[in-house]
Amino acid sequence: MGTEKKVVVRQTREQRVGAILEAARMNFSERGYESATMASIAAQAGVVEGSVYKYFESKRELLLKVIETWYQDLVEHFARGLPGIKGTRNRLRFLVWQHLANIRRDAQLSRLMFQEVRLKDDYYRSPMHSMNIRYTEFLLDVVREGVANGDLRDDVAPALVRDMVFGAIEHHTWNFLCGRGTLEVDRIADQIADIVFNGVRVQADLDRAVLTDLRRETVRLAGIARQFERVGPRPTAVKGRA
Amino acid sequence: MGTEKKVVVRQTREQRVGAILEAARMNFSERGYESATMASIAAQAGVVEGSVYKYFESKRELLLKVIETWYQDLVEHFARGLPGIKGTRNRLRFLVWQHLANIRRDAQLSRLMFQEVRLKDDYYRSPMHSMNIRYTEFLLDVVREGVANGDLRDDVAPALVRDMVFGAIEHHTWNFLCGRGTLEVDRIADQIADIVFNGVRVQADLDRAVLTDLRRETVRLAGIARQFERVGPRPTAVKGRA
DNA sequence: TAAGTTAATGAGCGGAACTCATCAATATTA
DNA sequence: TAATATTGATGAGTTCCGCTCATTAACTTA
Repeated sequence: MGTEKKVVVRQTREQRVGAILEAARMNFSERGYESATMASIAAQAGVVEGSVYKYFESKRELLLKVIETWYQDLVEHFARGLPGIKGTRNRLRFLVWQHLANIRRDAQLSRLMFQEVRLKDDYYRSPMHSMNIRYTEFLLDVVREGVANGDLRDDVAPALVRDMVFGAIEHHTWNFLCGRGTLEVDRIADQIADIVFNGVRVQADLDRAVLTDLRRETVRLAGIARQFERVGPRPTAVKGRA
Repeated sequence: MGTEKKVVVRQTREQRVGAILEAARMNFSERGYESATMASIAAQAGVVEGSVYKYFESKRELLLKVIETWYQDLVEHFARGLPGIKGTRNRLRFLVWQHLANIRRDAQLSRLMFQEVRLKDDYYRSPMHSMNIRYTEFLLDVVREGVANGDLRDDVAPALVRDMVFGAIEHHTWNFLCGRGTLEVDRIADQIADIVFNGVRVQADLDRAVLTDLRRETVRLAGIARQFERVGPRPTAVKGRA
């Protein structure tokens, strides 16, 4: 029954910061930003509430750090396979697919990003904003390339194409992120890339090729036909002879 | 200084509810949901804080009622001009245009809708969800019509087209809703409708007509050429004769 | 070993959503 | 008209949670 002496083990700054970030990530992911409390994050990290404020200025800064740590990697690895992919359509599809795959893999963090970070006032002042610009720049570049090499029309703003792609993806994935239903990455990637590409491409590459062939063939045949028109059996439908 | 007797004027339920909703709308619009306080809403409505809870269960319910009151009208009037517009492309453009125009007109309430209502867990249980389904159903119908009458491809999910349109619009308008820059309703409506329509329409009506003509002509000429191949001057490139 | 540094504590503050016992203006009834 | 019921209105709490800070004690350095 003696007074228990609590031995406090002091740890390095890095260890504590790591433990707190980890606990914060779990709490925010599972309960959402509002419902998560600093007390429970602190408890899970094995420190007392006040200690958290030694390393992070506020609950919000803690959230931003959690997201930032995750998003950093995401941005760096996004579009890593892009250089190996040729053709505007394929490159476009790849970026759409990868973004969808990222969202499915890190569903809870993606949800926090969309819901708690991107829509708030301090987003534009946070590092997330510039990272997001880098993230979306890949797609912007693919579109600009497509315009430059004649695959895509030059009368659409690349930024609007970007808004369409990312807007469509976020809208579509929201149900999944709320735990309602699944996310068919491949099928949806195909469809979105398909619609967008068709929407902004220079019209009818395939048809044009067929058209060119047909024109060439017609000219050839017409030449042959002309040679024989004077000597052969009179064609039934030829009119206007001089 | 005698004790001032405060005369409390009692009002009807409807008057109070109206005043509180009005005050809430202003507070939420100007300061955002978080920053607005029940105390300031109550003060502006001319009641004490506790009274607000006589008419509304919680701050959140008050927000939902504010948005609901506004959104109700919006849904009812949305697509009012649609029956007078013919052609899938025009009908699509009209809906895009009107949605953009709605957002520009009621910027602050739209922002609340996107930021505080649609992304929260209780959205699906709120009347807003079913109203939103009605709102977006118009576009879904236009797409289904377009598929039915052969304007649009039948291999794209109408729901995905809906996600693209509304996702693109929300993404694009967010800067404007945050007070950064303007919103060019007409130009953006044209571009979005254009991209989406091209993205999902049945390919190239004009080209197909030209193609059909060329095919027919080629077949005719080929027939003529064949008739003369045996008797005329031997073509230079003909091989494989038996 | 003394002094300094800083990790860690936990009691407490402030603000905001929300509750509730009470009052009193109006409506109803005897 | 007087007694009673109803309900609009009050404002002083309560609770919860983010955040602060004076204090303690585990390490480091001289």
